[in-house]
This record gives sequence, structure tokens and C-alpha cells, in this order.
Amino acid sequence: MIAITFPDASIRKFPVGTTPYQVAKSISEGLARNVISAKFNKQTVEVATPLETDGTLQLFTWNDTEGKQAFWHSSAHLLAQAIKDHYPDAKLTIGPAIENGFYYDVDFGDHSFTEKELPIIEKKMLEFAREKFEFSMRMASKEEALAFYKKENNPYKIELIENLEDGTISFCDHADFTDLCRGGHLPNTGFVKAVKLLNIAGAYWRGDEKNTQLTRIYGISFPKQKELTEYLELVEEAKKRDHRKLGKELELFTFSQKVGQGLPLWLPKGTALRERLENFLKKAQKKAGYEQVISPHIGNIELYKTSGHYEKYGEDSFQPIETPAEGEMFLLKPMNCPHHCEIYKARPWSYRELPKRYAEFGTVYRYEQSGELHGLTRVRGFTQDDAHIFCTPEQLDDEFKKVIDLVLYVFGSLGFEDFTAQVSLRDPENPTKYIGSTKNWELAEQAIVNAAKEKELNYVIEYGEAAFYGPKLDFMVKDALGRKWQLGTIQVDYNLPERFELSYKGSDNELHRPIMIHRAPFGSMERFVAILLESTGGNFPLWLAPEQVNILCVSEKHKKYAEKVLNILENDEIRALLDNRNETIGKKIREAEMSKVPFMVIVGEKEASEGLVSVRKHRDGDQGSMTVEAFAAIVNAEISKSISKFEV
RNA sequence: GCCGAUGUAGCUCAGGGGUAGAGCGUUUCCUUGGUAAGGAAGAGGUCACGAGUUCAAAUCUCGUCAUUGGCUCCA
Repeated sequence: MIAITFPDASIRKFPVGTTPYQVAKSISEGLARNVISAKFNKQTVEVATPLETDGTLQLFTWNDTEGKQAFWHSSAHLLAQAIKDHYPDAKLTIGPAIENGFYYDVDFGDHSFTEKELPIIEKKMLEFAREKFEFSMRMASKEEALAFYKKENNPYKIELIENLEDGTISFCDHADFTDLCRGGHLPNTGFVKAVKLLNIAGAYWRGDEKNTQLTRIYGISFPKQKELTEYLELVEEAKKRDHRKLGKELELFTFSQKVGQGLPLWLPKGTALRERLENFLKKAQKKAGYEQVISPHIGNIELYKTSGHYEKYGEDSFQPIETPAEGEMFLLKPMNCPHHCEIYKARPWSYRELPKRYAEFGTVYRYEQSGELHGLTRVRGFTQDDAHIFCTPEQLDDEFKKVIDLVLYVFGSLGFEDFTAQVSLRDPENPTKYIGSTKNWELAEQAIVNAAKEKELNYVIEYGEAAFYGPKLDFMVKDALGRKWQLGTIQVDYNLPERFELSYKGSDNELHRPIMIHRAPFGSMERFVAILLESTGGNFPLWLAPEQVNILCVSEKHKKYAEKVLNILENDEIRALLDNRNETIGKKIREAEMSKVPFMVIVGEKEASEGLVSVRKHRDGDQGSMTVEAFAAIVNAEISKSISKFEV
């Protein structure tokens, strides 16, 4: 007998060779029907794997992340089977489960696989699924495995196997299909009842652009048709929140082929929105001891040679601007830090005067690869809500924490709750990538981790994600389609102060190097507005909305009274717009609802004679009538509720 | 930059080797209204751009530009 420990710490005895499936069956028939995969002593096992020793067992169903992973991983096997069935010469590479679904990377050789073929493969997958082929694992020697793929003429699998240790290599078989595999499958293909192949894309073998480009087929599968339908509806809903679509509908920004790709044009409403965000942050920053500075959009190439950026990014940047005078070269500013270093250098500093905090909404230009441009989230010209803090080593910890407070305040005022903090440290395997002494790096990394802990951030540590000049703390959010973007960032930099030979006089009357902190709570105005659009679906917090109130006249006869109402609201600093077009009230309401204006006030015969307004709230409907003053008070109360004061 | 897709009216989209289509918007007129679309008439397009094939190209082919799904990259 073997003793099996369950997640609730209970222990039961089973005969040697009992499978997880049999264990599930001993618990309940329902669990046995639904058990998808299992972990035994924290190792993924098949539900049909006989258990030979004592150990802890976890059983997973579709409702567990691990269960979904096994489900989708098995679906990738089905996909591969269908591809091989249709294209016997296709060379399979890897096919993992991902957060939502799975993919398989395939080398189709000379054949150019297109989206039109997806339904054919999809249909084949479902046919195979219905056969309820059992998945079964078997161990193979390295020699055996290599021989198999040599016969298949598949260099990718051979490369994978060559990097594996003999004795750890296993295959998974179902029907007449075999794939190199570590394990973690459904009992059989019959669990897969619904499949959708979503799209195809190019992907480099092993993620290296020097390698062959393979065809990646993305798909998702479910145990019920209904769940697939719901998933697809969810994706459709998410697409409605796409900032590119909302930006057009709400007339916030646009792009022009003539101006150039990745160079956004801000329309009046978008500009007003952006200015409101800027003023909001400026106010908080002023309170936190920042000083605004302004620097030019270009800088002498020597500036970037000093900073080291030219050496690192020169060839991948917008190329230098050459002037009529010989030998003069300017670069479009790709970041603000070198300029701010020169501002710091404008005069000598005493330790008593630090920290200096220079803030600038600095517009920068970066030559991003054309294929990487994406709406407002990845552009070639954008404005950072940048600031650089120059401080003494003793001040670093405290300053870092203050910046975190500011970022949390900004996110809080905008209702951003769904974010994670990412601590980016050096890649331990590639230490030469970084500039600066090991000692300084260690100090800075420690400072960041401490701050993240103390501020109780929900953080993850990513090794190898640090900037070349220092470690950083980034605030990550997801867009409507689940793609991750970096918004706020805080970076410690020991490098630029060194390169620019920055100094301050210490209490010992000696010159010392300050430490520099780069930080941007929004990240960039462009990306922030994009993410804000997607997270709110265009229903901005009241204090940010381009128009807060639309005044709708029942008929043109009430224009005069409406203008009086407009006047009162404007005097109360409420952004209101008068709609006195020759349209029915129903139509005006409909359009105001669709343009997501938070409040509508309706004025007609009744209101004019009683001196009231009839209030309607976006998405909530009729709120009854009240005096204009009472309405203004409601609006102002809601504004001050959503935007708290920044406390230092 | 790479692999794939897309580009038709201001917007959303249909069509497709032989005179360019719809809805919304816009303009004018009628209508003066009560909580999500009042009615009528009109204007509006070198079908992204450039070449080629053809008697004939918006349609087929190639190239360019832009958008887009990914990959790579991201100071």
C-alpha cells in the first residue's frame, strides 16, 4: 500500500500502482469524470500514471489553471496531429499551452500557410477529438528519439533532443501521432468538444530573429461549445474597448500618413484630456517638492555621446540632423535625462540643498521598428511625464518610497487597481550587458526590493529585465486584449551621474557623486491615455471627462433658458456643452449617451417656467429635476470624491 | 526589421474585368418635440499610391506607403 496525502492534509492508503484517475474515482464519480491532470509530489503526471510510492497528490479539473494548461497542451497535440495529417511534410517544432489557449510553431517549408486553411485544420482536430484517442506517455532513449526525428527529417526536434539528457526524454502518443513531450495531458482527446483556431503569425525558431521564421498557429479549445461561444463574445466585447476605436469615436487623437507612422496627432478633446492629466500631476508634484524645467527637443550629439546613449542606440535611432555649418550634429531627443543632468550641472550644490527634483513633460522621439508600432501604446514621438531626482546615497531609500507613494496616488485617483509591480534586476548570466560597478548595482537592487516590500506592492522579480544603466521598478497593466504594458516606472541610476561628472559638496567639505532616480508615474501621456481609455471603456472619471454635462433643449424655444443654465455651470467650472440643434430630444439623448457624456440636463417648457433642470445620468437614466445650483453641487461633490488630495 | 492579413464616401462596411453601393454623418427644406434614432430632398469617391497585363483594371500581377495579428526589439 502507498499513503497519498491530499491538499487538505488528509492521508489515505491505496494499493501500489493506483492511478490518479482511480483515486479520483474513489472520491466521487463526478470528479473521476472531470479530472484532467494531476501533480504527484509536485511533478506533473498523467491521470493514468500508476503511483508507486507515498506522496502528495493534487487532482485538477477544467476549473484549475493546471487543468486548463493540460487541456490546452493536449489540444496543441491535436493541432499537430491535424497538421501532419493534412501536410505530411510539415515540420513540427514546439507547441505549448499559453495563458488563453495554445499554439504550435510549424515549418511548412515552401508552402505558405494562410488563414483560409484554418477551418480545414479545425475541422480535422474536432474529428480526431471525437475519436477519444488516449494519450499515453513513454520513455525513450536519446538515441531512439534522435533516430525517430532523423527519419522524420526534423532538425528542430533533433536540436531540442540534443539539449536534453538521456533518460529524461519522453514521447506522448495518441492514435498514430507521436510527439516529443514532457507530459501533462488529458486522459483522451474526447474531452475537447470545441476548438477555434484564432490566427496565424510568424515566429522565429527559439525566439531569435537570426533563425528561420516559422508559422505559429494560435488556437483555443473548451470542454463545451457554449464556453467557446462565450469566450469569443468576451473577445468581441474587449475589442469594443480598444483605444484605437474609442480614440476615433471620441475624437481624441488621429494619425496621418503624411505626418508619418507612429506620430500621433492630438485632437482638441484629446489635448484637453491630456492637459487635465498633466495639471493633475503637476499639482501633486509641486506638493512633493518637484520643480518644473523645460529642455529643447534636440541636443548636440556630444550630449548623447557623454550619456552613452549614442553608443548604445545611435544606429537604431532617428539619424542625426546635420546643419549647414560643418561638423555640427544634433539628435532628436530620445530621453530627457541627459538634459536634466546638464540642468543640475548649471551650478554647484551642497548636500543641504538635495534632493533636487526636476520635472518635465518632455516629448521624445524614438525610432521604433515599424512592425512594433501600435495605436498610442507604442509610438515614435511621445511625451514622458518625466522627472529626475538627484539625491545623496542616504536619501535614496526615502526618495524611492516617496516616488512609489506618488505613483500609487496617481493610479488611485484614476481608479487603476489592476496592476502589478515588476522589479527588473540584472541578468545573472550576462553581467557584461550593464554599465556601472557591481557594488552600486547591488545597493540599488536592494533599495528597490526593500521599497517594494515596505509599500506592500504586489510585485514580481524579473531577472534580466533591468535597463543597461540600472535596475527599475515598473508598474504593469493589461490592455483590453490582455497584452501587458508598462506604465509608471522608477529607475535608479548610478551611471549618468558618473558620466556627467555630477557632484555635490558633502558635510565633510568633499565633493560626492549624487544618485539619480528616473521616474514617470504615467510612463508616457500617450500610453497612459490609451490604457485609461481601455480600462474605462471611454467612461472617464468625471473630473477627466472631455465634457461633463450636455445641456439638451427640448426645442429651440428654450434656447435662452438653456444658455442661462450653461452660464451657471460654466461659472462653477463645470465643462458643459449646449445642444440646441433642431433635433428631437430623444435623438439628442441617444447621441449624448453614445458619446459617453457623464451628465445630461434636459431643459424645456416645464424647467424654464420652474427654474429647474431635469437631470439624466449616463447609463443610469433619469434622476429627476432640481435647481441648477443643486445639480452643480452634485457634480462638484462627485468630482472631489474621485480625486483626493495628494498628502505628502 | 521579419511572417501573415487588410486598405472602397467623414465613419462602419458590402461589392467586384465593362457607368461605384448601403447605413450613419453632413447640407437644405419641413417639423418644434419630454428621457436612446421625426420626415423629405441633395451633395459627397481617380475604390491608398505607382507601374504592368488587357480592347477595357477599383477588381488580376508586381512594387511603394499606411493599418493590423504575431515574432524580434523597447533608452
